[in-house]
Amino acid sequence: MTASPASSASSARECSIANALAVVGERWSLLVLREVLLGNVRFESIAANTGGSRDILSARLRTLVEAGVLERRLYDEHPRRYEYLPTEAGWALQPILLALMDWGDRYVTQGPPPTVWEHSCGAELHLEAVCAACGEPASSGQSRLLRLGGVDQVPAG
Amino acid sequence: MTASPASSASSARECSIANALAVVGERWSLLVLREVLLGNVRFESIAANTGGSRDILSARLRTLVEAGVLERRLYDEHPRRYEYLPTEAGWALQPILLALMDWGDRYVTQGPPPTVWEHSCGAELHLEAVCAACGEPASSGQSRLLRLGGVDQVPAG
DNA sequence: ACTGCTGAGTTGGAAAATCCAACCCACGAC
DNA sequence: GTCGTGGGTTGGATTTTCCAACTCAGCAGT
Repeated sequence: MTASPASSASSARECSIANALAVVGERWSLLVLREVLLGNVRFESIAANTGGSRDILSARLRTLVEAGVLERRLYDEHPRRYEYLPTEAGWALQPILLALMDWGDRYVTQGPPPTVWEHSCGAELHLEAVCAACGEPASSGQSRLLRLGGVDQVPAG
Repeated sequence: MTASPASSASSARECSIANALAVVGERWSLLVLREVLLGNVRFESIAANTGGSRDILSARLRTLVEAGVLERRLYDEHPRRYEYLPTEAGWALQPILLALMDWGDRYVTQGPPPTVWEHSCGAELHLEAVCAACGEPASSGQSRLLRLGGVDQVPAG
């Protein structure tokens, strides 16, 4: 937790990708999020389904709560037991996880996709990233950098 | 490179998110990708713009090349110099980076977004994840798990 | 010929994160 | 009273990461 990618050396870009990774970029963070978003909100099931060591999971859960991505809620008074619920920021990570899954299905996983979602329209869910304004796909070549690290970019050409 | 999140303990879920993270989930990997996709394909500019140590960047570049995400290309014979170009799999990570950026803008970065893209439609680019089949947003509650780790799920209710 | 500069790394040693198994504590059930 | 469960913590070994310094090769200037 000392030097995050975002806050390291001299002239690294100020960048929300790095800032996001400083919060959810550590090992196991996104796997913990996966479980929590699937509804496995208790320590035991998170440990079982991710396969991570209990100590680092404990640490990750703590940092994710501190970062406001999860909320730790007491669900049983007497043997004090807690569960970890996604906050709004936590739910907002779902598209990232689905996009990672899609990419993994396509370029890493051998054989058929191990996990399949059905969209409310009835089809198997595959993500597409579109421009929120016009709805057109935001694929490569369809976008241009306007400003980077607070510095406006000059159009090439 | 020994124990990736994907290949660890006993009963961890078989999952393309974990598989994807085994490839691009290490520290600095996605920041390297960011630079390469921005066109900074040479070691020096990757080091300068990410702020990562040269040794781990060197290691990351090697693993990303081995994973087929980048391609190492000789661009100068005599002082042997190489550059790192994204493969198709590398370009396919762009939506993930943009989604991370959006999330970071919204929930982590203080103040105005440091990086702004313009879509070909003229608007500032903000991503939306939609179902590839019907085009409707794939937000939470709009999808249902069909199969997980090779095991079909029973609909709740 | 000598000096410095650039690009692309490698090396060495310190510091931090991760791994793993084992342990702890509180409770409820048998 | 012993077992099992949930939710962790502790100790010690192993791996990564950090950082600065170094290398090596070619070119540019003087």
